[in-house]
Amino acid sequence: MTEHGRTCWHDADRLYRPVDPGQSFPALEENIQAWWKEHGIFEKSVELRRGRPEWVFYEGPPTANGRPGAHHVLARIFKDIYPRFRTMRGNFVARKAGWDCHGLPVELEIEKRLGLKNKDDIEAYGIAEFNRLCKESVTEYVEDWKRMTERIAFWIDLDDAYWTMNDEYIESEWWILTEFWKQGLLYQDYKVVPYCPRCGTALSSHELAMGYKEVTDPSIFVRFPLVEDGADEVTATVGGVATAPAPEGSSLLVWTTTPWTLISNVAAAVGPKITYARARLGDEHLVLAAELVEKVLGPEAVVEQTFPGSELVGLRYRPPFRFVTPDKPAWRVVAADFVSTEEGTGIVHIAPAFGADDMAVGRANDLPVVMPVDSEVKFTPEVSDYAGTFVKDADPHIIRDLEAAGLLHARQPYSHNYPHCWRCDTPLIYYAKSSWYIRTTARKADLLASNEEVTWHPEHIKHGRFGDWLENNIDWSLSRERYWGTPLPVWRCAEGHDKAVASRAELSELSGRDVTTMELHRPYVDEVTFPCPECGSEARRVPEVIDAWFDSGSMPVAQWHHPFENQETWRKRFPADFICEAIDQTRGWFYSLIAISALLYGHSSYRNCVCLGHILDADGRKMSKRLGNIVDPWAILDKQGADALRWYLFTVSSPWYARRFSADAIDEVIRKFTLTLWNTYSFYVLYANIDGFDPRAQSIPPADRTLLDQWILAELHQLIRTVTEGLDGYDAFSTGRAINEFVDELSNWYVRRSRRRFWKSESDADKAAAYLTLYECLLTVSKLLAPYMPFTAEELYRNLAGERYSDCAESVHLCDWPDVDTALIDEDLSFRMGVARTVVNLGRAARMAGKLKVRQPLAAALVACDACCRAAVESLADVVREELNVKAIEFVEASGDLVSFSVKPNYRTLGPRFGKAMPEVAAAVAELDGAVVAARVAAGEPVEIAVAGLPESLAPDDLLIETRQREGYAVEQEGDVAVGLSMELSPELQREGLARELVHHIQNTRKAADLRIEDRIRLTIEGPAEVADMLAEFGEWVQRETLSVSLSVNGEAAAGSDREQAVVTGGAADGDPARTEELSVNGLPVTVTLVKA
RNA sequence: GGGCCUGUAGCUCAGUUGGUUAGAGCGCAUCCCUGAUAAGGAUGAGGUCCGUGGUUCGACUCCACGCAGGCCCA
Repeated sequence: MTEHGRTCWHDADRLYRPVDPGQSFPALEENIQAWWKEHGIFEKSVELRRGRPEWVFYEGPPTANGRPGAHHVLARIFKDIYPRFRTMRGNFVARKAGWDCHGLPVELEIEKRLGLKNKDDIEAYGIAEFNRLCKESVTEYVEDWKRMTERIAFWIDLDDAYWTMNDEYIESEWWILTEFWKQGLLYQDYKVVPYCPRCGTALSSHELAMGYKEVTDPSIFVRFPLVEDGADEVTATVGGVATAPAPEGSSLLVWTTTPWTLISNVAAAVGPKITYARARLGDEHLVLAAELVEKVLGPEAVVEQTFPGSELVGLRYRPPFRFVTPDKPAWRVVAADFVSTEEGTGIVHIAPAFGADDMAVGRANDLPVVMPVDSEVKFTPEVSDYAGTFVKDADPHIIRDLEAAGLLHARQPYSHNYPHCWRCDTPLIYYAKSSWYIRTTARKADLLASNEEVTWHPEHIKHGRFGDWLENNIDWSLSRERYWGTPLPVWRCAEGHDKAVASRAELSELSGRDVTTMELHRPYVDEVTFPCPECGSEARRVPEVIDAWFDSGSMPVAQWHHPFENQETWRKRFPADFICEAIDQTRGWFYSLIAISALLYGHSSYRNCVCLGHILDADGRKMSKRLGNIVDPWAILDKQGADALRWYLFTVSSPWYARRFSADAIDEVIRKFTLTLWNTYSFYVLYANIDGFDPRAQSIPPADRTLLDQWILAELHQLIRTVTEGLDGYDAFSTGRAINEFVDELSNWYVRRSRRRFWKSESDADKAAAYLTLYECLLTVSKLLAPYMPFTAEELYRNLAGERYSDCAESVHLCDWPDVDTALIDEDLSFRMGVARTVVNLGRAARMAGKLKVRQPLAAALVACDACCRAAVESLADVVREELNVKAIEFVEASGDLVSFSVKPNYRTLGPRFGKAMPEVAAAVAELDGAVVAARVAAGEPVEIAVAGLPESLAPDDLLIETRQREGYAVEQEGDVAVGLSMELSPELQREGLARELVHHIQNTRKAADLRIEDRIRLTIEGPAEVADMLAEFGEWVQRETLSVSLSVNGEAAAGSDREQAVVTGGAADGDPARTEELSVNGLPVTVTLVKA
């Protein structure tokens, strides 16, 4: 025994580090971060599993030319949690980082910085220096990214990152492209792009979106006279403007907002399913969509005939202009699905060089491409009448000439949203440019098959967004006429022979100079030439660089410099088990990865893809640099901490959907989860230190512990199972919520219910069982929590085990994932505890309703419920009794005084049986006597009713019994359980209530006197006779509860107190602090004085 | 304009194969508890489950068409 009457478990060396209930979490995290670094914990966690089965993670490379925002944190923590989990499960999970380096955004930033306006400026400035600056800017924010990555504990090897701009990386891409080239998958063709005539450059879709403006353009309705089959009139005349149609013929009526493109017209498109009409207006016949006749031609027009668009297909017409001789048959009607009748005439003029739809129609119908426009978007000399004129400036002349030729039916100004150059505000022109493509459409079956190999999270992406995208696959537009990118490795000679080069070695061999150490960027590669292997004339590299998406999609191969190096590593790390990005990557990285690997190997490069929704700002808008609504992660990391941010993002809502971000909600996370866990942990440490408890010194099998212990252990192991299975299925969300729920149960039920076991004086087996149980729960939770909240988990683990035991891993992240002990899972016990908690909640509510203080003991709680629940409550009667502070629990019969019953039909079972007669059944059931039915149902007997005059028998399952409270009782009910409290207070109960009230006040006084929990006191009480009487009976109990070594009541030493010490009343001895409080206890004036013993 | 996703309490979000009285947290109001205490608990108010049709005995749930937002594409 110690001087304080505690069994000695004490061993000063075994004390836990004290836990600060007001711990600053960001500070804690910084400390742990430093400790990890110092001890190389991340590296150890990876190395520990070397040789074990690999679980492969691919990092989708971020672009580091901007500061990371809170939305970047989202993807990075999801990329972190599953590799951590797999590592703890025993897999070797290498974490190679990556950086995306190339692309137009990088160039634009440098252009802006240098004040360059267009490509001519860049070339005048010098490509070498320009690219050098691009390269520099790529690394500009890498430090910021590293800092953020480390701070949020995204464990990835940043020192071994792949960089898409490295020569080795580029060389691997050259190899891939040459493989495609060999398969005939790489080709050059025309593509229509938005083009700024002033800047002389095409714009990306991103830039396009920045410059839409409402403008008014001239729109015109033009006649295309139809010609008879066999007439050679169509091609007979070359050059100049056509003539008006013969009066007896019909004309297609065509509408356009870009008159200048009529010069290049080669076809007219109709919707095959749209109904067209031949309408007479005056003495001319016009063909257009039937439903637009009145709108376009006015009420005087007479419809002569209607027919589907498909009947028009193949008809030939006389084109409005014939400056250029097409190299293929032209000027006929073709079918196109995009034709609509929302505006215009339902007949669309087709100029493949000047519209994406037009180009597609042209390809589908083998139409010629007429391109009489130069790079400054002026008409070429062929177009004699308008040669040298900027196309848009030619519009008025063209309209005038059409009118003169009798081809113009009408004109009207047209307002629409039209893209403008975001830099110089010039209206953009859609313009066919030559471009390189990968023929992905040729391998569509492989793409679709590869998609089948992927498990998508969420599932709908597979055959939804992503599957649809693959189904509607178009060839990959690969080339960019830019500077800062992977150079397309194709060399072309004057004869037009192309040669793809797969490596630096091959290029050295071809060129006869050693280029193996040359930087594989422009302008250096452009300077390398070689004699064409076919004809011997000089071959020069084509000017294009490639799409940066090809860079990132090549990473499964290029990150290893495969096939030039690391063959074995590549083989082991292909494909990835897991990748993760936000949903906008379906057309980005997810696609480029699968496209490249499907074409290369016929397989997907990833097996599981977690596809996250975006984080939106408080107004539901996407976070973007442009909107300026990016949340700075540091504001949160410095104030609330990384774990809180992580937990919030994992558990706030389903990660697949777009979610609004709120810093306030993170405070809630800290309050509801972090602090609850922290308090529980600090509770354990506080008491275990007082008792010097060492879990290693005790061994009590769960079967020998209390029911409450067994219950929380059952919940714990159920939790391990839930979390393990959930994380196996990439569900961090519901598993996180399950942990949250467990911690809440641990804190607000297990610890609360067990509190007395911890702070009682005797160190017996019961106390040890409580300590052991709580210890096991906390230690296991620290492991389950490690992938979610790596810092907090580490702190718990290290104090509870890592720092104490040499046979424990030093870090939680080096631990094995906990195993489920199915023997400890006890669903029956879980159910029973659930019932007991329901009864307790109802009882508490009843107390509230009856205005009875919880400290006032009551004679009995009456519980009305079925046999099953009754057994549950009986088995946990101690818990329920104590929690409700009642002397006894009594059960009442179903027909008892506590409740009445109402009966409802079970729609789920009866609906299918009775169908339309259900309302009648419900009415019949409502007529039944509740008490009688309840008794029969409880006895498992059927109940008879009449439906449509026929007798029907209802099984107990077919009926739902509800209890209703009866007047005059403090009763609460939920479902089929009701609890009533007896409200009569005997003098004994009143005295006990008074005793508990007094203890409550003394405890508050102790606390006010700043006494430690384990401090002993001498207690002096003065008060009326009721108090003295009560103390005669409860004095010893009061002393025990308040750790009083002596008790003096109204000047008399109480029985059981140390007489010598008790003589000292109302004052301090030996300078010990004394505290005197005048209290009102249950309305009685009581003076309490306590002195530290 | 097309495809996919989302729309549930003031806010952030759950809601299993269609089934009875739609839930949680926060916030608000009232109250309780108190040696885990800058915590904890209870109760209450608060819902046209985006709208309109349809299928069904029965729809937040399934279908169609709208509306709004997000993403991607045109």
